[in-house]
Amino acid sequence: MGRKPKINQNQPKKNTNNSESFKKADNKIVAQKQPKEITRLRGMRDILPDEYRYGDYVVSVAERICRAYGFAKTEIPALEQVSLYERSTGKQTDVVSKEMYAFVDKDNERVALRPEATPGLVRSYIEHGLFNLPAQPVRLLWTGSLFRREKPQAGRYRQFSQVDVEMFGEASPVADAQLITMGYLILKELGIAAAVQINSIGDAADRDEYAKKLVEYFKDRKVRVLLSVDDKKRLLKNPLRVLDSKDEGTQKALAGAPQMIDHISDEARQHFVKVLEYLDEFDIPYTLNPFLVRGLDYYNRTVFEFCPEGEDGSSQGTLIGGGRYDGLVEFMGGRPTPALGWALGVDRVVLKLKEKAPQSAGPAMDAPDIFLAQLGDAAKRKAMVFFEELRVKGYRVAQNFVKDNLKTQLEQANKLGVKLTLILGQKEIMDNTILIRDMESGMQEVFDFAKVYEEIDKRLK
RNA sequence: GUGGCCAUAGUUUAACGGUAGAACAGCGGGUUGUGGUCCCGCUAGCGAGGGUUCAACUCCCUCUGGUCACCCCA
Repeated sequence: MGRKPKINQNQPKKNTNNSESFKKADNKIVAQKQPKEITRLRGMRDILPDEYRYGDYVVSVAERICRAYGFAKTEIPALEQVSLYERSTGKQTDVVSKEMYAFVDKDNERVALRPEATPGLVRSYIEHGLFNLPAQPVRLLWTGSLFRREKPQAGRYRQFSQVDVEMFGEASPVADAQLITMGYLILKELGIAAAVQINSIGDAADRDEYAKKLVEYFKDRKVRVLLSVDDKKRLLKNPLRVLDSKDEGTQKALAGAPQMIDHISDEARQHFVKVLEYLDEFDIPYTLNPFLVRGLDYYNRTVFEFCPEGEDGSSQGTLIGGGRYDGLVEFMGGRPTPALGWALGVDRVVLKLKEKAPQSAGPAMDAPDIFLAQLGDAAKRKAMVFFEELRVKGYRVAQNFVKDNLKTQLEQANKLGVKLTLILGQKEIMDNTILIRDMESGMQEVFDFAKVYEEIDKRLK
């Protein structure tokens, strides 16, 4: 919050305005540039260790569960051709048309920082012929940063992280249900109360047909007057988006509107019913939301969103969002390949995690059990060797060989919350012994150095 | 991108149109090779620029950043 310190390029701290001129070697007077503050760019942030552990924890839980379901970690470029996103995400979408960091590179190529992971993963799938992989369907797992030039807000940065899963080559509704299950399990393990909303938007043809019906419906003066200005625009640009409008008038107007579910093909409906059956089987609670549509062009059939309980989603509350995109691989130049996926917004999940469990045990720092303190040069040398030995044997040990006095070292040991502090000094070196101090009781005893492992094992139990 | 609210040490904050106060953190002490609790000291701040005024951290404007709603999305 608030101001962050600025890095002033000039040494004297107070005199910021010393834009003096100075003489160069050739005696020409050159105006010195105003010292510019170097700060973070808007919507960008540094994630410091204390904060980082939350995201780290979320990612580790998500990745572990995804791996268990057969997904394998993948990396893709942060920079791609602009046309990749224009074609897949959709040239008309806000993500591509307004929010993408796109520029012309030196070799005259239009490139963009990835605003989404799915297009890159689809491109990668096609480009490497992953449909030839022995293990089908192909299950890809990706974690990383994405870039969107939006107006920043809490849980919404211009560089943000997602965990993405994508499954290629599987048309069965089991796949839909499994993916939703994975999302459910991740949030559950993180202790976040979230509910999944689900809908089917049918196939591309159904959508077009339905969109026409919707436009038709709103031609009626009586319902049209209820629409907000925004929604009238939407009706022209992307009629389906009117469905999840937050506007009260629009919601009233929708009361008598044709339902999407009545306008999707029998196949798509069958598929949807199956998905729901499997979810029932897995005992995953869900809410049918006939107004759920998603903003990206490529979705078809099943779409879903996990929102924190008590929040009716659709805003920036969405924790996980995804769906099917059976047509995308072919549209992008690959073979016809059914596919689906979701994305988890790491920053938003972290926000919820901190809300629910500010100091939960999960995202704790790597807490050491032992602190190794040293006094005197000879002891330091021995301690350095000993420390490495402890590390290799798997003990979680902290140290500060840079500080020489014992007081400081014990202070640090205390702050780290270790159970034991081992103390090596001149005396101990001479006697070939070591001190073991129990940090809670403050009791300490001398032990034969040879017995140190035996003793710490006993005490760490 | 549109609109509202906000901006004080590293962090959380107090006050006032008249010299910015605290807590926590950090650093150093309370004699030597012993932490936590306690005591003392030190470091450190009005986001930037302009205006009004004898005087601005305080009032006004602009910018920057944050935040909330909309838009959009994870």
